[in-house]
Amino acid sequence: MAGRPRKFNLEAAYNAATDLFWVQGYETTSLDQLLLMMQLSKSSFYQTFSSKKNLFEQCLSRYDEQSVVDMKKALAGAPSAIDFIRTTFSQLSAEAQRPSGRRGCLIMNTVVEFAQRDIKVARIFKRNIKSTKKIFTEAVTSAQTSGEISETLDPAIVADFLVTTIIGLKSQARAGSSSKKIADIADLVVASIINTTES
Amino acid sequence: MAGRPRKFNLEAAYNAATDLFWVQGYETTSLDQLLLMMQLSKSSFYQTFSSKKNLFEQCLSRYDEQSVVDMKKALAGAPSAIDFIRTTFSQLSAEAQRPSGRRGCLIMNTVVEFAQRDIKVARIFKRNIKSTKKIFTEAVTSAQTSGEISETLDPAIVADFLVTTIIGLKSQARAGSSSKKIADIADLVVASIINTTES
DNA sequence: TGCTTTAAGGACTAATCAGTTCTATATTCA
DNA sequence: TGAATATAGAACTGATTAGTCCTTAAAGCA
Repeated sequence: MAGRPRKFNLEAAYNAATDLFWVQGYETTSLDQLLLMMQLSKSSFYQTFSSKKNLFEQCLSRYDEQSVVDMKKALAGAPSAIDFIRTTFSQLSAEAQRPSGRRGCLIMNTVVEFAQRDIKVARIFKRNIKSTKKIFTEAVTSAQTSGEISETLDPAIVADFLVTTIIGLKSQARAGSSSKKIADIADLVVASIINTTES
Repeated sequence: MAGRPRKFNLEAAYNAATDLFWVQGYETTSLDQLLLMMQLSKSSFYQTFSSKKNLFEQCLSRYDEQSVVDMKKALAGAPSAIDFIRTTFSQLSAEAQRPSGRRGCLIMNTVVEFAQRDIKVARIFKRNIKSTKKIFTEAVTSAQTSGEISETLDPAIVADFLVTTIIGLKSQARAGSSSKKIADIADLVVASIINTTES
C-alpha cells in the first residue's frame, strides 16, 4: 500500500476555490479558472474532487462550519453578550473597507443563485441559518438577563431580526455600499434592539 | 413605408422574460427557455430585442421603474407615513405566501449574480437604491413631523436601515423562510424605529 | 525490485450556448 | 401592385463547457 503522497496543499486548494466561488458564484466560475487559481492539473483535480459540483458543495460546507466556529469563538471571548453583538456589527463595516469584505455571504449568494432548485444547497443554508440563529438567541437571552435588552422581547425573533439585518448589510457591501453607510445602519440596528420594548 | 405590424404583445413578452430572469437569474436562463416562455421565434426575438443581454437590461430597467412607481403610489395613497411603512413590511410577509413573493428582489438578485463586473447593472442598482431611499426618507421625515418616529434619528439613516431590512427579508423569502417568521421580523423592524431614540 | 498512488499534459467527447443566415410566407400601407 | 416589415423554421457557426481517457514520469513503502 501507500503511494506517492499528495504534493499540493489541500487546504490552500479549497481556500482558492472558495474565494473564486465567493466572488463569482458557481455557474460563472469555469473549470479553467479553478485549475488556475488552485494550481492543479485537470488530472489531480478530478482525482481529488470528483467534480466541480462536488467541490463546490464541500467549499460551502467548510464555509458553513468555519463561520459557525468563528462566531462561537467570538461570543465565548466577548466581555458581554451585547458586546459580542456590537462587535459583530461593527466588523461588518470594517470588513467592507477591504475587497474581501465586499463579497457578501457565500451561503446567501449561493441561495440567491440556486434558489429552490438544489436540495443540498438548501440543506446547507438551513443548517447555517439554524446555527447562526442559535448563537444569537443565546447572546440575546444573556443580554436580557444582564438587563441590556428588554425582557419583553422574544429572543428568537430578535435573533432572526439580527440575522436578517446581517444578510441585508452583507448584500449592501457586495453591492458596493460605503463602509460609512454600513456603519451607520449597523449602529442603528444595535441601538434599536437595546431601546425597543414590547414585541 | 409601414410593414406588417407586430403580432405578439410586447408587454407580455417582457413580463414573461422578467419572470424567468427573476426566478433563475441571467446566466442560468437559456435562450431556448426565453423563446418558450415568451412564445417567440428566434427570428422575432433577435429582431426585437437584439440580444439576451440587451433584453435583460431592459427587463431590469422596467422592473426598477415599476417598483418605484408602485412605492410612490403606495406612499401617496397611505393614510399616514407610518402606515405606509407598516403596510410595506406587512406586504412582504403576505407575498411570501405565494411563490411569486419568494423570488426575492430582481435587482438585488442581479447584483449578487454580477457583483462588480457589470457597469450597467451597477448603474441600475444605484438608481433603484437612490429612488427607494428617497421615498423612505420622505416617509420617515413625515412620520417624525407627526411624532411617530423620534426626531433625534437621522431620517436618511433610518431610510437606509429600512431598505437594508427589506433586502434581508426578501432574501429570506427567496431562501424559503416561512411567512410567519418574516411577519415577526417585519413587526420588530417597524416597532424598533418607532420606539428608538437618539442615533 | 515491485506495488501503489500522485502528477502533468495532451487529445478528445458530447453537450450546450448565444447568435447568424436564409428561405418562405404573411400582413400592413401607399 | 409593390415596398416594408413581421413571422416561422431550419441549418449552421464558433466558442465554451464539464468531464474522460491515456500515456509518461515521479515518489512513497514493503
